[in-house]
Amino acid sequence: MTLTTAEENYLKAIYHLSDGATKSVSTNDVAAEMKTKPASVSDMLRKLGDKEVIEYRKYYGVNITEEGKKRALQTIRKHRLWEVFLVEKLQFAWDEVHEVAEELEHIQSPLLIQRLDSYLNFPKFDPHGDPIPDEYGDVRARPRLALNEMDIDQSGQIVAVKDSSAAFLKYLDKVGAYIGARIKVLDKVEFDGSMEILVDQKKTLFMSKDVAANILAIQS
Amino acid sequence: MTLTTAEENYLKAIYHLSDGATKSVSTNDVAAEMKTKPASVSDMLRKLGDKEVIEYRKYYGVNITEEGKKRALQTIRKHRLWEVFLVEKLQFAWDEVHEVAEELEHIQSPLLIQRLDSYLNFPKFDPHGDPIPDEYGDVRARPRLALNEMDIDQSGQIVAVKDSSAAFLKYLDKVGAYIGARIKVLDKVEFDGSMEILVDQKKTLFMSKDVAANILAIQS
DNA sequence: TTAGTGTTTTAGTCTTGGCTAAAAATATGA
DNA sequence: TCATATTTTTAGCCAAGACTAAAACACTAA
Ligand SMILES: [Mn+2]
Ligand SMILES: [Mn+2]
Ligand SMILES: [Mn+2]
Ligand SMILES: [Mn+2]
Repeated sequence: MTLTTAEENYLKAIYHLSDGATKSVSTNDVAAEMKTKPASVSDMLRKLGDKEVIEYRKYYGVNITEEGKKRALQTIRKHRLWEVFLVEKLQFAWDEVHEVAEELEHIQSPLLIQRLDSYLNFPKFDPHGDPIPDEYGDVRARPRLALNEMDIDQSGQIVAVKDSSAAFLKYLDKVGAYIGARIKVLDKVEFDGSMEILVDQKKTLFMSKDVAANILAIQS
Repeated sequence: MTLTTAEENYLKAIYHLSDGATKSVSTNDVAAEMKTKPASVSDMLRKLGDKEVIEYRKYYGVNITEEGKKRALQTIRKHRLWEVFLVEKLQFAWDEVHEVAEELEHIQSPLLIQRLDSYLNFPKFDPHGDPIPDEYGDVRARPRLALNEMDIDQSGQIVAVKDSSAAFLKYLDKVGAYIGARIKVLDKVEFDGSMEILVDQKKTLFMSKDVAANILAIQS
């Protein structure tokens, strides 16, 4: 059973909202994610249910099926491989790739993806540090580590925060640290564990050990 | 004014049928080319007329406008650049690229095409020997020469025939020479101008000067 | 000049993926 | 438990792009 572009986009959204097919997802959440109205979502859920990529019980939200998970991961795989291509080969910036990949991921050609994968040397992560599922849908999660666990001169990228309180996020915003920022450890003070971090190759930032422990990064 | 994928496909078909925007094109011809019904074409012609990419007079066929020609050439440019990418970078065979390029040509991103062009080193011809329009829609036609004008050891590709009589085509068919075949001149007999041609790197073919003079090729 | 023939358009229908407004079901809390 | 609030679905509508059947038009040949 083939999925349309719209169906693929919905399924991908449901997969993400379900935290990797673990929790069930509400109509309203899907509508918010897809920037459509709940009424449109109800319609689409019925179709996806008929195609057996989700399990749909009216009024009780949806759960993605095994088949649906497989399909979603294929689309995600294609999306991320294209992102790697755009950054590595076509010199796109980091934040310019998502929109285009959102279109490219729907091109139907198994051969194309197989060859692209090989051409890119079978990358395991996309430019945002997200793992690229293999052709069977298996994902290798990249270890994330807190900033205070990194050593001097190590580089990486901020991918998440442990403490996501408004106060903390506001602080990060103020000092110019954001999800996706490329960072490098310039110094670590033995005495109190405070750190000096280079952000985006231009801005130097001092932070306490407490702050550093709440910022998660991937190494590069 | 943006065009939908369907509109781009129609416009490209009309451009091709009109021999590069020179002659007018009938509803039936478009229907045949697009493998749809004339009724569907009438509908689409009205839309393309409204968008002023064609001039549409009911019952009298269409002529492509300057704007339409520009749009069609942009789509053709994208199609052919992707074909080059697939063959040169992803090792696609010659005859495997068209379908995929037919999808890729609709990806909307000027930056993407600009970067792809540069990445491929600004190719002037696609894998089928067809010229790639530049970003302003200018086309550099590749010189075609008759086989008997080629020298020993030169390689190329058959792109057309001068004599398109059934008899000649039947003959070509029988000996395994076809539009698109890759050829190499193995020998040329001084005495009568007859030639020995290697077809598709496997089949050797002898032909008279008369025959050779009626086959057009591009060099590679 | 007109009848016939083939081409093209129109009218009406379908599917997909949107929308709004209204109805129905579920959840909450007094 | 029951009234109200929230969520979700249904009903009805729209646009794009297909289709079939029927009507309108253009061209040709008598
Ligand atoms: Mn997408
Ligand atoms: Mn990504
Ligand atoms: Mn196309
Ligand atoms: Mn081509």
